[in-house]
Amino acid sequence: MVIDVESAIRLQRELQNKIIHTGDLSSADLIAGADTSSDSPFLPRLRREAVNRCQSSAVDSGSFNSSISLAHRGLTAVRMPDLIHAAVVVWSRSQQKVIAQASASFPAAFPYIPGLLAFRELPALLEAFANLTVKPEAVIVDGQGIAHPRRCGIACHLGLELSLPAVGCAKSRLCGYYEEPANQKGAQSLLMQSADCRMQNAECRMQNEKPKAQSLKPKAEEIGCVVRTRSGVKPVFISPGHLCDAENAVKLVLACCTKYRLPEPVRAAHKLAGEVMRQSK
DNA sequence: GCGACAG
DNA sequence: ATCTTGTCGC
Repeated sequence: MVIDVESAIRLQRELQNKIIHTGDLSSADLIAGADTSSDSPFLPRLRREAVNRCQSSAVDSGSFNSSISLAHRGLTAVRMPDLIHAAVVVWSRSQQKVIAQASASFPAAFPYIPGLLAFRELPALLEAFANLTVKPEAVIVDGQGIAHPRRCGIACHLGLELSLPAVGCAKSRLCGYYEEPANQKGAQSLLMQSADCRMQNAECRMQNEKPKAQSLKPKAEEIGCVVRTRSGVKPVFISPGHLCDAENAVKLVLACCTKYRLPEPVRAAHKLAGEVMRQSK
């Protein structure tokens, strides 16, 4: 079942309308953390061929992407999908520890394209969740929620698929702008949607109205929060995925942060994903 | 046309 | 994401 980029984008525009933007997570105790790691088992050979036949050594990382690059160079390359290793843990806030975990490995059916991450990682993640024996009350995903060009990041996809409250906690920005939060733990600032004049004018054109003078001072949309989860470290980008609002999303993440930048459930999932990948070799 | 661009 | 040890700084 292959999905093309246009269909993927269309699907996100539809899914975006199904997101529920409210929900209280303060009493949720069992918090799932979800993350993946990926493997390009055959990249070394492909890279070697590329280097031998071309002068350039710049080949995209990821075997799917490498195949595309090689094709552009007129090389014969069989597409060797990356392996996506998904990991899910269930972290108990009251017990301050992982009480369950599961994983799954899937060949990637989609390349990494900014904005379309879910189509690459979701199948493996869903399989990992299916292997879970404990049902979490909410999930934190390593990626964006509505802080996404179409307000439909991977946390939204996952929350909708699982019908569970979902929060996106990304290590870097996908879109939007913000002011650097103060250097102390707990400091935060709003992540606003990009609302430059060109975009405003484009929206006006689509609505058959001429750009107003007001569009020079566009109304910005809040799409997430930039939060310092630990003093002196890079902030994380938190946004609701499903069944919660921004404040609950931030509160949940902070409640799951101990002495590290990333919330414990995500750290544990990241660690597990790495272990699964190592064992697959 | 150019730069940006979760993992 | 991934290739990777020590090292500079709070």
